[in-house]
Formats: sequence, C-alpha cells, structure tokens
Amino acid sequence: MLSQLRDLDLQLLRLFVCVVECGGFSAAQGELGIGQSTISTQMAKLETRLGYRLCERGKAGFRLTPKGEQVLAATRRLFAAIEQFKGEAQGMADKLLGELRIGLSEALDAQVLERVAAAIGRFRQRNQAVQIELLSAMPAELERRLLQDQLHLAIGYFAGQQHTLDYQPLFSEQQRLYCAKAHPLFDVAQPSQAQLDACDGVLHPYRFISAAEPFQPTSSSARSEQVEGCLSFILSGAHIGYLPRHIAAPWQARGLLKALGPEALAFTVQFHLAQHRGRAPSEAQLALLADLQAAFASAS
Amino acid sequence: MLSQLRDLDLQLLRLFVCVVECGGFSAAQGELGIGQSTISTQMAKLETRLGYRLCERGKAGFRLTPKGEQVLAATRRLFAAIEQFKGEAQGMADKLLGELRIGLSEALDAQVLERVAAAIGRFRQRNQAVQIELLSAMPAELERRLLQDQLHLAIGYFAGQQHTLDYQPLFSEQQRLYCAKAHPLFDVAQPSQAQLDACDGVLHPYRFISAAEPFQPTSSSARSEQVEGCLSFILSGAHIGYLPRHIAAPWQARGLLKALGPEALAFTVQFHLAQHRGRAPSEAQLALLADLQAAFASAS
DNA sequence: GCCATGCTTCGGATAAATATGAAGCATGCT
DNA sequence: AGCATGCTTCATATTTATCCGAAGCATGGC
Repeated sequence: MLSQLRDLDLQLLRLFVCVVECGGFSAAQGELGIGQSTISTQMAKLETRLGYRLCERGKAGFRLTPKGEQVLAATRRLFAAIEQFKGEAQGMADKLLGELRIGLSEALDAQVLERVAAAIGRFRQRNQAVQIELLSAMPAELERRLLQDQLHLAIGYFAGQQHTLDYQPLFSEQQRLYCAKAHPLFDVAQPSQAQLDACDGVLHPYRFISAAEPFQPTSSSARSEQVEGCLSFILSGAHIGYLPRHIAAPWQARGLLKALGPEALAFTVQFHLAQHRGRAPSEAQLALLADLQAAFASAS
Repeated sequence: MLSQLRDLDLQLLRLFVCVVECGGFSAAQGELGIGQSTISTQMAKLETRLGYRLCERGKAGFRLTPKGEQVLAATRRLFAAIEQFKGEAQGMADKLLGELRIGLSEALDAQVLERVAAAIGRFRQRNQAVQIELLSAMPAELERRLLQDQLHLAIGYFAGQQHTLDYQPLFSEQQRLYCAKAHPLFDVAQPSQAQLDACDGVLHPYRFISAAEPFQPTSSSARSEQVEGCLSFILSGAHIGYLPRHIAAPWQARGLLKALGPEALAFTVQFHLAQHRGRAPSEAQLALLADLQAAFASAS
C-alpha cells in the first residue's frame, strides 16, 4: 500500500495492455517475445507499485478486476497523450521556428524588392512557423542593429569593414552623377573636369563608400545621409551628385535630371547580405539566407 | 535524424525541464544530484533521439532554441497527463469498485430492512463507486442464483446444506402457530395437541426448515412457498399454520389472528448471510459484508 | 485421484542504463 | 594573454533492469 508508483514505468503499462489484449499471460508471451515467468514478474511489479490487483488469472481464465478496467482505460488515455507528444516532437524535427528580423536598405530598386519578396515567398513554402519582421533603415543603422543582435539579416551597401559581420554579395546598383534642369551644366553637352570640379557637390550618403566614387566634389555645402535628401539637393539645381540610376530614371524621363559626364564617372555599388558572424545562425536564418541567394541568383 | 524517440524516456524529459528551470547544466547538478558531465550526456542523448537541438549553452549563457521552447511546453502538457494518470491510479488504490448483487428473502421484518438499509448507508459512506442491485426472492431462488454467480450475497433462512455456499448467522425470526377468527380453535383457550392435530395445517414455506418446527401438521391440503400465501390460507379460517411474528402482529392486533398453543410450539428461524465459497469475494463485497454484520450486531 | 495448464517464485546470467572523474575545448572576462 | 567558467568527451565503474529456465503450486477437467 505504501509503495506508490514513483516513476511510472511505461513498459510495465505497455505489457499490461498487451496482456489484456491477448487475454492471459501465456497467450501474451508470443506477442511480447518474452517468457511467461517474466510477464508474471512484471505484472506483479506493476501491481505492487499500484498497490492493488489488476486482474485475476489462473486456470479459471483471465479477467480484469474492476480497478484493472479503470487502469486500462486510464492507460489508454495516457498512451494517447504520449503519442500526441511524440507527434509534436517529431513534427518539429524538420520545422523551422523562431523569429527573423531583417533590415533593408532604404531606397531600394523595385526589382530588388521583388527579389526579396520572391525569397520570402519561397521561404513561406517551407515547413515553418517563423515570425518575420522587416525594417527599412540606413546602412549604418542596419549594421548597428546587426551588431546588437536586433537584426538577423540586413541587405544594403556596406563598407565591409566590420569584421564581426559577415558580408555576402547580393546584387549591384549603378550610380551616376546627375544635375537638374536648373543647373548651369544641364545644357552643357560634355562638361570638362574643371567645370565639374567648380560645382557644389552633394556629399554622398553613406560616406564609407564615397572613397570609391570616381568623382570627388571639391566643394560641398550639401550633405544628406539619405538618397531622398540627395535627390532634393540635386533637383534644386544648386548641386550635383550621385544617385542610383533607378532613382534618377523617372526624373530623367521627365527632363528634370541629366546624367553628367562620361560613363567613366559612373560607378557600381555592391550590395551585400550581412549577418552577425559570432551568433550561430538559426536553421530558419540559414533557410532564408539560401532563399535570398537563390532569388538573387535567378535574377542575374 | 533517423533515430526517432522510440521509447520516450521520461527521465530525460524530466532532466530537461529541470535544466531549463535551473538555467544551465552546472546550475542543475545540485538540484538533480548528479554530475555535470552526466547531465551533458543525457541532454545529448535526448537531443539525438529528437533529432534537433533543444538549447544553446556555453559560457555565453543558457537559452532554449525555438524548438526547445516548444518541446518544453509539450513536455509540461505530457507531465500533466502523467500526473493525471497517477492521480487516477492512486485514487483508485483504496476505492471500492465493481458491482454487487444482493438477494433478500421476501417478507422480511421491517426492522430487518432497516438494518439492511443502515448497512447500505454505511457502505455508501466509504470511498466507493459500486453498482448495487437488490432483488427479493424465495430462499431457494436465492441459493440457485448464488450458485450461478448471479448474486454475490443473499440474506434468508437457508437449510445450510449447500457446502459450496458459506453461511453466516445474521439474525433470528420467531414464528408461532396461528389461527384466524373464523377458525374453530380461535375461541379455545388452550387447545390440546389432539385438537391441533385434527386441524388442516398449511405446509410451511421453505420446506427445508420444516423439520425443525415443533408442530407438524398431520393433515394438510394447503401449501404455499411464500409467507403471503400462508397468511391467506390461515386468514381463511380453514387452516392453521406458522407465521413470522412480525407478519402476524398487525392482524393479531385487529383481532383477526390468534397465536395457538403454548410457547413451546413457537420456534426460531435463524437467518443467514450466504455467499459463494468458491469465488474470491471482491473488496467491495468484503466491505459490504462487514457493514451488514456491523449493522446487525448493533441491533442485537 | 491424476494430468495438463497456467501462474508464481527463485537463483543466477546478461545486458543496459547510469554515474563518475579526468582531460579537453571553447569562450567571456579582466 | 591568462584565467575561470561551463560544457563535452572519454574510459570506466557500479548499479539496475531484464530475462531465462527450473521448480513449485494451484486448479479445472477427465
């Protein structure tokens, strides 16, 4: 009576159910693959732990006691719960879970957004239940958040100097030097280098890449971290500056902007997919990474 | 990946939960009473069986993976189911279950019924959920049903000859010889033995005890197995016969029946509680037996 | 009464789970 | 860099579970 079922041996319960289904100890030994004496010992053990008899057995035949009936029913319920647990645990094995926070550089080309969208669509077709969060910000901000583990992935053009971050090239964006209709150079067909140097340039956003730009403004009284700001300065007619081609294109079509200088003054910005090098990426992150790379690979 | 959790080791899950609650392997070793290396091995075993990692650990701190969170929740649900099972199994340990079918001799004294009622009341205060069935019948019928295991217990006056049945004395009933108002002997103060012998007697029900009766009718054209039948014969004025005192009493009070002869002609019938000797009695049966005996013991 | 069947009990062999402690490794902190 | 911490891995010891087979016992059927 004192000995309660301390650790609930499932195997004993399984044996009990099998014995009941076979209708006796000796009948169950085939099913269980163990000898009759073992079954007897195990059943006795179970009954001792429970503190009462589960079945009457002997030459007279096998039958459950009332408590045996109840325990059988309770055991089946328990086994159902266990099966559910196993199902949950198993079903989780190849499922992606957790949270992904992704940062996107501001002022991205529509085509790039389409690629990102394609990657997310691809990811959502996986066996997953991941919480995804997107945010747009300037590259510096993105890097800061990556370092603070506020972001898992970021897409932007980075200097690539942070050695705690890992950068993988994704796509490139072309930039050209522009001036607006109101600018003195707008009507000059082939402005000379001297003419360009005389202009007031907009300091390009994301200064960390400005070193790579073929044109370096000698004088500058305008500065903006963001593409929109640059665009405004340039549209004012008071400044010249670099803009992504896809940003300038609609204005150029309306005759409000003009690309300045030869193709040699154009340059290409490599966009990267950045992630924290230290943190081990989650499976979900690896998967989305692959999806992004696939989406951009099929683009080029 | 291939190794699924075949047998669901609860101890591993318990360890997992404990580790989570302690917030680390080394922190849990005190709680679990085992060394850190053992915990590491066990956790690795669990993760291998599941096929995925449950937590990240190391100097950087302890934290669950998304799957670990899910498994933790599922494990807690599983443990709840196990606790419920244990509760059910434990709560059953000292609970009486099953079915009890009890046979009562017909025409029992009201006081006897009260005793039976008291026993049932006592029984119902036990920790039990027993289906009880009562039926009234003649002793021969009761014995037959006992032998066929249609009854668990029976109360009646039995010859006590069935050696497969076990009889225990419960109470006794007094019987006297009666005649009705219309009978010639009704007005005779002290009828002689010859006068009695001249009467047409009712053959007493339950013939198996008739041998014990002090008065044996010499002639008899009336016979009934049941007390009610005997009463009818006697009330007719054509017959004399034995009746239980409690049956005759109301008629006697109304002046319709009279006890015949000296007290020497009265006799006592011993009532017994009978049960099958072969079948092992259930706990419920033993309990009700005890309750019946207690109820009748307090009566005398 | 006797046999056959089915369960129980025992001793003892084997396998498996469980734990240990030392050595090793990775990493955050000073 | 060096230390301390926390986990991992390994070889190994110890406990525990599991099982078998033989012998014993109880009982229904002949």
